[in-house]
Amino acid sequence: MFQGICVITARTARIYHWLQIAAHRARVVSDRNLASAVGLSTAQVAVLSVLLANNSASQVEVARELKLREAAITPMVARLLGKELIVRQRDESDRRSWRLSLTDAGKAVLQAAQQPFARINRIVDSALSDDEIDRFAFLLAKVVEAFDKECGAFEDDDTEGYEACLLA
Amino acid sequence: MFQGICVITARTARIYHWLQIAAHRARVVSDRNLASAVGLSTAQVAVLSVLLANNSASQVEVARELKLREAAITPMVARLLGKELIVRQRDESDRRSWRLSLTDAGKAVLQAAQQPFARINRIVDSALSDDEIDRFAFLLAKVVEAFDKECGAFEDDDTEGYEACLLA
DNA sequence: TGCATAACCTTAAATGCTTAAGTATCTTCA
DNA sequence: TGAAGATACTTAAGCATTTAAGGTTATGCA
Repeated sequence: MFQGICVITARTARIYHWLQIAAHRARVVSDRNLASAVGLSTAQVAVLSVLLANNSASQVEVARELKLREAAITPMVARLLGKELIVRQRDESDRRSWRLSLTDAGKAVLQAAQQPFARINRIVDSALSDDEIDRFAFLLAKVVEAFDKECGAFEDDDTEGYEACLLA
Repeated sequence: MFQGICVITARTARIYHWLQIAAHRARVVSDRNLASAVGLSTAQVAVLSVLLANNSASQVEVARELKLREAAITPMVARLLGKELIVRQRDESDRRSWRLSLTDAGKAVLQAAQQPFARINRIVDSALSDDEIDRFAFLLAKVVEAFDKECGAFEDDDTEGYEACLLA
């Protein structure tokens, strides 16, 4: 198979593959749980979580904490505004940027999202021992760091400022 | 922070978060490498890899091996047909399904993709020891299994039939 | 034989993300 | 002070993916 053109060890190959599969699975299951509980996606709830944690934030701040490009935030914000889970107003000290904050409905949604999140976490907790979870987190962080370093195109970082409760 | 509504341990929380970040990082770096080398996405090359490994395949088979929904394959196939990297013909023994196979250009692209893939794998290899890679793969598989079991909505499996060279 | 059911593919609508390029508003410093 | 550059956001185009629903073809069983 792959007559002679395969130079790569199967082991590392599997890493990329399984990393994608695991993340995809986790996201789909989380999305389904959240969709039925609160009618939102995991990504949307993640944005709400950032706003709860910071009280308010600009779009750049949200992007940095979720490690996304700013351009991804514009449509997210539009959707959350449409659902009236957040509000925004111009930052008077910098008229380029918006101050985003939660509405009461937004806070209520976050509350209601606790149960689905607990379920997701329970899946991980039941699959892995405490020790394995530690090691897993360590390995994931190492991989993230390696990719960040390799391709310097992720300017952001300063990761530890924000202590996400759930996933954001 | 999270005044009283946070019941979840920070540890498991971080797992979901880091899993998503790590997978996202890896995918973006891989996509960039492949885009500049062969003008394709990792997902597209993954489909080509499946066809190389199996000589030909139906869309369902591709979906199963990549653990995607069949509906995701239709537009992928359209793009690859458009680039003339694959061809398809009706399976005469089952007129519902297509037999997909690589063109010479498709095979050439896979060859040219070896170098970018080697680079991705080198990033992982340099970040993690052999032992850590083993453990990481083991933990990822455990997490995948846990999510599959929890939410039975991933019918597929029978994973070990296909030994992907790179990532598919 | 024929009908119900299942399997393969497609379509439609939605979401979420990327890059690349553009607009508007600061900031800096010569 | 005023132009060059940086920063915050938006827009456009494209890709990848999910559900949900539908068409066509096989299969199995009464």
